[in-house]
Amino acid sequence: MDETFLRHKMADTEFDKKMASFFLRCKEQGLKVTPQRTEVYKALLTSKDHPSAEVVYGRVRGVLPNISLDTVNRTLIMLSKIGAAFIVEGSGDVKRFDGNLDGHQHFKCVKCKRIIDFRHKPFDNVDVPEGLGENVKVLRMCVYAEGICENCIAND
Amino acid sequence: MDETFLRHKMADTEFDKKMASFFLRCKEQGLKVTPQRTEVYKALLTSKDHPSAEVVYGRVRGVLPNISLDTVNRTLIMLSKIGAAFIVEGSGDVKRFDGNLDGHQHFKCVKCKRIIDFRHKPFDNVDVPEGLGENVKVLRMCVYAEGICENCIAND
DNA sequence: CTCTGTGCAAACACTTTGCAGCTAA
DNA sequence: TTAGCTGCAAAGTGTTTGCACAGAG
Repeated sequence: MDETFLRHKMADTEFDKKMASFFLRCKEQGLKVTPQRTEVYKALLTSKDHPSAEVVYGRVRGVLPNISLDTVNRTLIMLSKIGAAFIVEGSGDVKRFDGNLDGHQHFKCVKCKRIIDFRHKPFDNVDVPEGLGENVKVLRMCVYAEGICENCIAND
Repeated sequence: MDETFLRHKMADTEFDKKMASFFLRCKEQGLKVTPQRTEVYKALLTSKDHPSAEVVYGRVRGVLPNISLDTVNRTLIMLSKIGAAFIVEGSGDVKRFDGNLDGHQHFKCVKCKRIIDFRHKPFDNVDVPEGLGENVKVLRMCVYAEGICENCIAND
């Protein structure tokens, strides 16, 4: 099996901690912990390729062959609502999800749509500028880059 | 007619300059200057609401009743390709376009999808961090904010 | 005159919704 | 037990494509 899309194996304790905090978050919100939700979240946590719903669906079916794409979709959206994941910003393509909440930024290739993480600490917590926060409630500020990735430059 | 979506009228000379540079850009790329393209670009330039293709379509039909949505779509994408406009970044909704190339940032309401411009000069030209630019060609870097707008907070 | 652009229609991909049966708590 | 969740199917929405005709250069 090709596992190049998997994150470097995180320490088991770290993984367990994330799962536990997910269960807790569900309970707080009155959401049931179902095998489907557990597996979708697990799949997202162990993916480093910012998968679309379709891709998560493919992976989870390895464990739960009867899960439906709708459930995956609903679960991913639920995850972003409760703050356990978020939808990667981008210029109008299919939704891509990210379960990694640690500070990092995204570069997206406009040709192949590949998303590459990068990390520039000063971008981790960009301040909400004066004036904006007065009227609206800012939930997320991020720095986003787009362009052409090395593969696409090579295959040109 | 409700014109609240129109930008504060820009100086005619400024407008003419933008149209002229658009025509020039088309010619450079070997693209024909058609009435449809002219009107789509004009509509985008005078809109301040970051319209979707559908919305631009509605506005242009006031001038060219027979234009098709496809043409509007194709033209908007063409405009972003030649650098006369761009697709507003966001988390997986319909494409929204912006013809204003001057430095500014976007806040998007996750509930009503309204996009609000804001301006924080330090964000205008965020540097491409070391390491990222080495392998990929960065075309655009931007700072993006999302949250809940005042209307949606009020109507909660 | 030639070759690109346009309009139409159909295909497509992705999401969302309604509902009946199922299941975690 | 029961409120909430799932799977299925269908409808909806936005986008893309192929092709014949029209029109800009």
